[in-house]
Amino acid sequence: MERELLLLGLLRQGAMHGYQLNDFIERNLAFCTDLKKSTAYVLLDKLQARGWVTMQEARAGNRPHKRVYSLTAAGEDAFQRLLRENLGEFVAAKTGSDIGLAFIDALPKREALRLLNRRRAALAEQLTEFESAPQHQGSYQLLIDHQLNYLRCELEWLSQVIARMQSRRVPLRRGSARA
Amino acid sequence: MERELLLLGLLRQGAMHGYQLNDFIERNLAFCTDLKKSTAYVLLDKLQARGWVTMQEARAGNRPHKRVYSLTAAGEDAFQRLLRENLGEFVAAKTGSDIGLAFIDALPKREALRLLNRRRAALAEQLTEFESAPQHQGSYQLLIDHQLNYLRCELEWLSQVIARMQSRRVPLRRGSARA
DNA sequence: TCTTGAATAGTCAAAATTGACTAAGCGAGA
DNA sequence: TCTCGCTTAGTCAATTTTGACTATTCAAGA
Repeated sequence: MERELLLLGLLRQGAMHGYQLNDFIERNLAFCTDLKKSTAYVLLDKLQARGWVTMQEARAGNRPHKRVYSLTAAGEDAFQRLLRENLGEFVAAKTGSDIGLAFIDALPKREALRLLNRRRAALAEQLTEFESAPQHQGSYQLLIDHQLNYLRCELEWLSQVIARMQSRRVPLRRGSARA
Repeated sequence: MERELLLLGLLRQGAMHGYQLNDFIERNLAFCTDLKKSTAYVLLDKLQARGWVTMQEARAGNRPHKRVYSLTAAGEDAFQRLLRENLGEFVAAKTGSDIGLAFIDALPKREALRLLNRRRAALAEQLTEFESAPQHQGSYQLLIDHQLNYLRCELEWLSQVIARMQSRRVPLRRGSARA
């Protein structure tokens, strides 16, 4: 799911062929996803089958097949849906679960804020639940302490992001702020 | 790898049958691993094949097969090795990568400290690398900011854990601290 | 001109993982 | 005693993921 979102989000910024996609991910996003080349191709096939991307074989010079993928209108819809899903939930410590943050500019500020608030609520609930869980006997203390620390840090960070976003003037599209 | 460590670590505390293992994980460790029942059985088979655990069908009452797994000496060796590997490295934000923390008491304090220090060094290096990476253009700022926050929180937590562990008297086995 | 290595673009068999399914024993209440 | 639901214990076909492999083009240096 996060992987679909990632591919759609990248293609959204312009058509790309497989190599470019994979190369970009490897260079810039390896820290937050473990999507592999071969997995990416499988996913791209699946996205095509769903009509979310189209592919055409481009023959530049006399190179062999070079597959250029681009987002369809349906793909854009799917992207919008997946992005909202992703931003509105919180999944603890799973590689790739934060991919949505990369594409948050795709949303109107008001909605982004609403989703981040929902995410924060989900996170806060997980934290509360975890804090009030019966202390697992003896062992696992360090693990639990670690998880608590992680959840708390996430919560604080998210709160800061929300605050920052709220206090900043809405950047108006094509136009300067009125005085 | 973390999953093998998890199963070995659990069996180390006593022989268990499959259901108990899965139930325990689901109840107490779901927050830090996504090991599923069916995966666990496959893994248990593999651990058996390697001679790390043995299984015997116990027939309590006239229940059908109930497979009780227990750790072998080779399994204990493997556990010790895997635990050291796990504790001595840092893998960013991957479910289950912290499992070793649950079993840290299996190590002598001195060695636990050495490994945690190595882990901290690895983490610090990742952070430095990340901080000094060329600022990815424009987008992804939030994602990067998030990762930075995460790495910094981890580093601070780990440092605290190490400090705490260092300052505490070594709990002597069977005996009280000398005055 | 020949060679070598990097960039480009995938393919595929094998391995790992999952969700959905089966099935038996057992205790308690109707 | 019947049956209903919980506990116990897995199995397996289908899906997903991976690592290793293949190929072509092009630029630059020998």
